[in-house]
Amino acid sequence: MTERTAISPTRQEDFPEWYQQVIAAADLAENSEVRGCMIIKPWGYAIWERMQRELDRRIKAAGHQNAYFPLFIPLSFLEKEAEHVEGFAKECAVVTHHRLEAKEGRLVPGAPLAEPLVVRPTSETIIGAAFARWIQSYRDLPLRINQWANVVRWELRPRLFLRTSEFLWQEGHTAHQSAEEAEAEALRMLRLYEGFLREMLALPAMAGEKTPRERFPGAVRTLTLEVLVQDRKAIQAGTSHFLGQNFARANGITFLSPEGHQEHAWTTSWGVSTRLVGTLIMAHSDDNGLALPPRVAPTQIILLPLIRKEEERAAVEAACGRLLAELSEKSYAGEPLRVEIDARPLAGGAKNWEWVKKGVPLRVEIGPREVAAGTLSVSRRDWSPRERLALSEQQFVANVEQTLAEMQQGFWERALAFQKSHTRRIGSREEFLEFFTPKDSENPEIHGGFAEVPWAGDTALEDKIHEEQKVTIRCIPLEQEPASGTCPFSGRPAKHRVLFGKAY
RNA sequence: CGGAGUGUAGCUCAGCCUGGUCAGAGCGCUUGCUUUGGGAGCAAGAAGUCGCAGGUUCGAAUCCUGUCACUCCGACCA
Repeated sequence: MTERTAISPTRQEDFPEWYQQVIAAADLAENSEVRGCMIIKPWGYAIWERMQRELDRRIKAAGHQNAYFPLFIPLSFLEKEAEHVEGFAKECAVVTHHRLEAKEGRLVPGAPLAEPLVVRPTSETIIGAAFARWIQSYRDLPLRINQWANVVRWELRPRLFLRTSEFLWQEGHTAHQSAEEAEAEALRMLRLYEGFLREMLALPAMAGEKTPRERFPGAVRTLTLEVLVQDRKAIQAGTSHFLGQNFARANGITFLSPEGHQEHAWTTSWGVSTRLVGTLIMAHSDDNGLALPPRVAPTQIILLPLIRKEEERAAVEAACGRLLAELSEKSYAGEPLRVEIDARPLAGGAKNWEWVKKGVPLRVEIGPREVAAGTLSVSRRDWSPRERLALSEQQFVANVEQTLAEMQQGFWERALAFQKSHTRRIGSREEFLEFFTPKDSENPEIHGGFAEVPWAGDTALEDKIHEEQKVTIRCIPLEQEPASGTCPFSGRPAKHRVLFGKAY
């Protein structure tokens, strides 16, 4: 039997279209009049705020302070670091004028700027310039700064949340006395992200290092968290860079060491963006719309009063009000429960489906029947939308924390099982080819995943594989067994295992 | 930047080939009644400079020229 799904097409039928439909159905975001720039709607923004709030707490607990740097970066700043220029030049938005003047009924840019300003694609250079002023001595180190900001990278092919010309993010920047300390910091922040993804978003990630081909422009090492989503493509969910002394040299960040030597500081940078919202959608949602792990859900429990006749109203509303009050006393994961009543005069079915599509973990229906029986009809987002459990108010309230914890755990386990079942060890070219080739080339089915391959190749070989197979090395996992086996592409003894995959 | 396509109501689109009862449909919206416990029904209603600018014509959503915008595929993308 095929049940009608709330989202059409389904994931199997057309994943990219499904993704867009989930966003529309859950009312998360929409395209704006400005190409490539999205409008994040209240429900989508609330999810981002949930992430932001928790991440902000963790970053501060790790010893970083928030600050804010300018949106505009002098062109000359960007020119300071050669690789950095090369990496970002093509996607920069540039402000060349100030002042608008009326001409023939139109507004035209008036006064040219002496030096064009680049809208920040990232802030290494302008923060570096500030660091250079702030840091005098080894006593000023380490310096740990974070900022929440928007950045602009002029994208040619935007997709809501995944790749937009403007997006929101957090970027951390630190400076240290030694290479070891800076490297440790980069790794520490990657692990912080990893824990955040695991505990809040129920997303298992492969932690690893980028190959030179995929490295951040100007970085010595780039660390990444790669998440496999339901179409078995990999998405970079967080990144952390050890920048060596490259940006310190470019920006003149020096300090006087205890021995009295003038030295360049060692810096790091790291960030996660609104792309996490897209990752969350693609990892957890189903053919009935968005599905939110309880810890990121802006509303965890929605109460749905069912009122057919006016004379029923008082009793139903009283029951809802009482339940709301009781639940508001409770907490989950150290925070008060987030509960709402949807009192809009809509038909019960329509209202119920709306919250299914929005991904709210628990739905509680209360009508005259429940009032009479002294029960609640409870539905879970991780069950079929039509399933309901009749529970007494007491039972529900007493167990609600545990229920949410179970659901959170369930999201994690499902995602982890998915990642594991689509990660394959591969030892030969043939196997590799088979893994990344759909059975039906006319109408390719969802295929592939992470291919774990012994590797001894270089960038040129990686380029070649990318050209032929459209797959790239997503990362060199940090968790490695001692090198063994032969690289199937170069025939040489492997240096390590790498993960290949299709990338977002 | 290359290839293809699309601009008509808030949204999705039909109409264009063959110019003239072509200003249309569905969804959504408003109002009323009936329904509400499984994504309601009926009735009435509001809503469009047919992307924009020229041209051809008695007459243009429709044909011609130009222009702008967007979408998809490629290239590009920490």
